[in-house]
Amino acid sequence: MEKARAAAARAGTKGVPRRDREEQILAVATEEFGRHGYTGVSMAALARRIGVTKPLLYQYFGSKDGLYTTCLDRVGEPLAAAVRAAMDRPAAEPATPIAVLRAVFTTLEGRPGAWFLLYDQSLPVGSAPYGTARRHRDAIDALAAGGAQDVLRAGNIEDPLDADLLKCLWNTLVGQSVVWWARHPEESAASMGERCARILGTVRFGGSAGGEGEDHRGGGERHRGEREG
Amino acid sequence: MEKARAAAARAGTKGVPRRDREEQILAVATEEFGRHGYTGVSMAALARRIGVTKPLLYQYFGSKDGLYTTCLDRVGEPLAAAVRAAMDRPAAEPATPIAVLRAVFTTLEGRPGAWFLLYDQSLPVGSAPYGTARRHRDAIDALAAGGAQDVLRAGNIEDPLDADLLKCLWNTLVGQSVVWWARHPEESAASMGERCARILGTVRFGGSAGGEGEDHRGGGERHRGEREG
DNA sequence: ACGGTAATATACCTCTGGGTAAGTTCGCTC
DNA sequence: GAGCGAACTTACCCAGAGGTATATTACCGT
Repeated sequence: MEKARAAAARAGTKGVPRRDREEQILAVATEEFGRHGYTGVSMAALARRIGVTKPLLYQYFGSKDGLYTTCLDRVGEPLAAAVRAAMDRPAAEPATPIAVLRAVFTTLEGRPGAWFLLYDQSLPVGSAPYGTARRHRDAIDALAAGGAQDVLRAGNIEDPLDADLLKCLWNTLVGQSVVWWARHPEESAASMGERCARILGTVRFGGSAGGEGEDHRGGGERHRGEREG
Repeated sequence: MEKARAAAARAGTKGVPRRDREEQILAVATEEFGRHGYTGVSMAALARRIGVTKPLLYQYFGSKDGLYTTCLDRVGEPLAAAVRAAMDRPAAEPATPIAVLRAVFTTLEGRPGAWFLLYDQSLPVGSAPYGTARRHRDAIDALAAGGAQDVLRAGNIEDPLDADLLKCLWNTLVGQSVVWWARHPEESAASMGERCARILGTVRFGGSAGGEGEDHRGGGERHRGEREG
C-alpha cells in the first residue's frame, strides 16, 4: 500500500519553512499578476507554477484578494517612498524627472513587472485590491502632480487640466519604461537610468519652443472631483 | 393567457434591424472592453447593458473572441491609416509627433476608450484577439519606430535599443493622452491636440541638453528577435 | 522513540462565465 | 390574413475558477 501511495500522493511537508515559501509565492505571484493581470491569473495555475497546491496559497494568504493585496503593498510602499525621497531634494536643484526615474528603477530591480500591479485594469471595480491599488497610485500621483505643476509653471502654463494631463503622461512614461525593461532583462537599473536620461535629454517635441500659444493661462474649468469609472 | 405572457416573456423581435443592432452592440462592447478589458467583461453583463440577451450576441458575432476581434478591427485599421497619413508628409517638414497625436484624436473622437483594445493585457495569450491586437499594434509600432529613429538620429544617438525604447515610450504617451481624454469627455479632438502641443512644447527633461553623454553610439547589443511573453 | 505541530496534498463544493438548442413573437409579403 | 424569415428569448450544459474540509507526512523538541 505504501508504494502506490508514495508514488501517486506525495503529500506532507517538503521541508520548506513558511517564510521562504511565502517569499517564493509572492515573487512568482507578483510576476504572474504583472504579466497577465488579476483576472488573468488563476490560483490553480499559479500554484502549479510554483510547485505547490491551491490550499497552501489560501492557508498562507487567505484569498486571491489577500495575495494580490500583499503583492501590491510589497511594491507600492517602497515605490512611493523611493519617489518621495527622489523628489525631496535640497531645493537648490529642482528634482529632475530623471532622478525619479532612477529611483523607480532601483526600487524595481529584479521585479520590473511589479509596476503593473498598481495599474491593473482587470481588477474588479470595488474589490479590495482595486482600492489598495488605487491608494498606492494616488500616493504616487500626488507626488507626480507637484512635479508636473512645477514644470508647466516654468513654461508659463497654469491650466490645472494641463498639469493633470502632464502628470498622467509622466506616470505612464515611467510605467512604460519599466515595461520595456521587463522585456530586456539584461539591462540593470543603472543602465536603464542612463538610457532614459539619454533619450529624454534628446527629444524635443514640435521642433522649437511652444506650440501655437505662448503664455497660456487656462482657468475656465473648475476643479472637479476627479473620480474615475 | 396573453397578459401573463406579455408581462413575463417579452420574446420576439423589437423591430431593430440587424445592422443597427450590430452597430449598437459594437459601440457598447468597445466601450466596455476598453474600460474593463477582455476578461473583465462578461457576455451576459454586456448583453444586459445593451438591453438584449446573450444568444443574440453569439448569433451576430459567433463568440466573445469574434466580437472582440470585430471591435478591434473597427478601431485598429482606421488608426493605423490615420497615423500613416499623418506621417506621410511632403518630406519638407518632418512629420511632427503632434500631427500624429492629432490624427489619433480625430480618429478616436467619440470613442476614446477604443484605444485600449489594442493594448489589453488581459487578452489570453495565444487567443485570436491576442493575435489580432498584436497585428494592429505592430502596424502602428512600425510607423512609430521610424519616427523615433529620426528623432534620435537628430541627437546623434544610433543605439537601436534606444530607438525601440523611445518608440514604446511615445506609443504609451499617445495612449495615455487618449486615456485622459476618455476621462474628460468635454474635450474635443481638436482641443486635445492643442493641449498636448502646449504641454509637450514646454517640457524639457534634464534642464538643458543631453544627459551625461553626448554623441552616444551604442552597438554592443545585437538586434534580437523582439518576441514578447 | 514519540507526540505535537507545521507543512503539504486530495477531493470536494459552488458559482460564474462561455456557449448552445429550441422555442416565441414580430413584420412583411403574396 | 396565412405563412415565412428575421429578430429575439428562455432554459440549459459544461468547464474552470475561487474556496474549503479533511487527510497525510515530515520535522523537532523532549
